[in-house]
Amino acid sequence: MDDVDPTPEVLRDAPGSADTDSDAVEQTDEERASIRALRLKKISDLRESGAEPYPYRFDRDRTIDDLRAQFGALEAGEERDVEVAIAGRLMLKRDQGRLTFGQLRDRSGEVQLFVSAGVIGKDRLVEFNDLDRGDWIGVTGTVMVTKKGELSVKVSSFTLLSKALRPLPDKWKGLSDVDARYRQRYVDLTVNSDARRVFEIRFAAVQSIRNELQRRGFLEVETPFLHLQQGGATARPFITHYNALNMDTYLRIALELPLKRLLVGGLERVFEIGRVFRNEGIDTRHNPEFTMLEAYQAFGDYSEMMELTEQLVAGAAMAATGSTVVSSRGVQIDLTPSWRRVSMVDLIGEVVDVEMHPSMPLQDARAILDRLGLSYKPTWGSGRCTHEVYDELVESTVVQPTIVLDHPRETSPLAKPHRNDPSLVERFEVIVDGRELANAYSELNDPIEQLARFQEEAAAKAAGDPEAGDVDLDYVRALEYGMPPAGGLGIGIDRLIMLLAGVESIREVILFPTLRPEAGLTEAEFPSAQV
RNA sequence: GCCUCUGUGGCCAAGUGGUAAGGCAGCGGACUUUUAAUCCGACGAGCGUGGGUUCGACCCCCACCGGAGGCACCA
Repeated sequence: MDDVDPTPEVLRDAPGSADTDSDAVEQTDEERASIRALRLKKISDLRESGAEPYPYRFDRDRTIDDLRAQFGALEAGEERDVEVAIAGRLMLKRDQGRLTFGQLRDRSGEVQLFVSAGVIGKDRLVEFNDLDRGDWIGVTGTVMVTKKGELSVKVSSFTLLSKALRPLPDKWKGLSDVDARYRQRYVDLTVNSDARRVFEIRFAAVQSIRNELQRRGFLEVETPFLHLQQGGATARPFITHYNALNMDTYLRIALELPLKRLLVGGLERVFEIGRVFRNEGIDTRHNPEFTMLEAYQAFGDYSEMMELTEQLVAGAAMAATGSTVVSSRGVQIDLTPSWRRVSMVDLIGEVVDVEMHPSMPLQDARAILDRLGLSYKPTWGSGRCTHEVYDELVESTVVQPTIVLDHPRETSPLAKPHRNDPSLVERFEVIVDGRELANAYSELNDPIEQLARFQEEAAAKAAGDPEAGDVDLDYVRALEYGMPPAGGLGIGIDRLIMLLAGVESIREVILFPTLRPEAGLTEAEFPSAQV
């Protein structure tokens, strides 16, 4: 101990601090205080000394990634007399006495801080050691590499940018409680690199899709979340109330109808990547709010959409993971175009070995379901029965990306009838790893037919089907002005990201998944008085 | 809605009828090239909540709350 006694004022007269053998060392109040109380005290001490624990800004001059790019080639022991200013969260501290190492992280990466009493003085070193893991700080210093070869910033000054009142989770084990991870995503993102990785994949994939569509001349648009009619998909909506107009509105369940109005308006190629809401259950594949891509291209039909889907998905995979081969549940999946294309009836024949077709007599279709051990409802026609076989026995067996085309007309109310077979529609779904990834049609643009289908839906809704939609007369009116022939495509972005990131739960790809209210979080947990 | 699993100090985690291990973080101390730093020391929870059984419950029972998975429902 030379010039400075680092013992805080309150500890100076601590009883028993000299004799550790015989009598039990009595703890001072400060030593016993909670982490929160200690940190509150640090805040008030800082303010008393004229420092601000929550200052307004810090001018950094580069990110940590920039720093590594510029100086990563230095050899062990080298130093550069270049002053840098970086900022981030202090993730680790290793106190060596007259030298402390820190780990500073910003969004781009992490770098070691070399904080030496010989550089900043003993008093400042003590202050640095008073920082807590989790604090945000800005530092300036020069660049060096330790003799173990670790690129470091030799700190010449540091500033607290934001004091953390709560401690970070275990520095090695991190945060594994899934409930806490979803509720406190800010902590999850701070300590779990896997969580950050998933969202980096998400951002890259969405960006890739957006860029590719824009490159192809699609306009990105935004359409209303609040809908006056339920439509565009079969799903139960959320209902909310708009006070000013004193009426209930629906949160959108699909993007389809507004976007196709834009085709009527001549925008030709439009897309939207946006949130939709479905008032349904939560499980590993469903969140009540999720993100859809829908894209519509005039003058094409569903065959254009096949190529587009392949390019969007493969491009997203490449952008997000660097490869078009992904691994899901231990299986390698090759998303490289072109994908297999097979009609639904052919695929059924292949997998289940039965001849089935929506145009077959109903009693024959029922006989097949009976033989396969599948049940059916009296209202189902042959098309629905065919689809049931596909759903129950075929879809889950398809692993590699497959375009399953030409669905039964009966189960596809929004698609255009097949040009060669009136019992089918021009529709395809992309199946990957046993799950639906995309859905596309040649879009129905016949206003007479559209009105009839709306009326059927409205009748079903009136009969108690909460998923059936309303008659959207304005949409029919739009079609009566003429909608160009078009192909349309929908991709569930969340499920695409699940595939690319190799995660099994949709909650892993949504920053703030829907959860029940947290019990027990009350203001009692936020005392601001010390002690 | 049903079934199974699950909830232990800030984080991780053992204990599963006999009165709460351990690790990390935090606190005190040592240490100027560490990197999950190390070493020494002292401290911190009555086990999601509420009931019940028992001489005694974190451990058994019931209900409730939260979470996970599955089924059903749904696409």
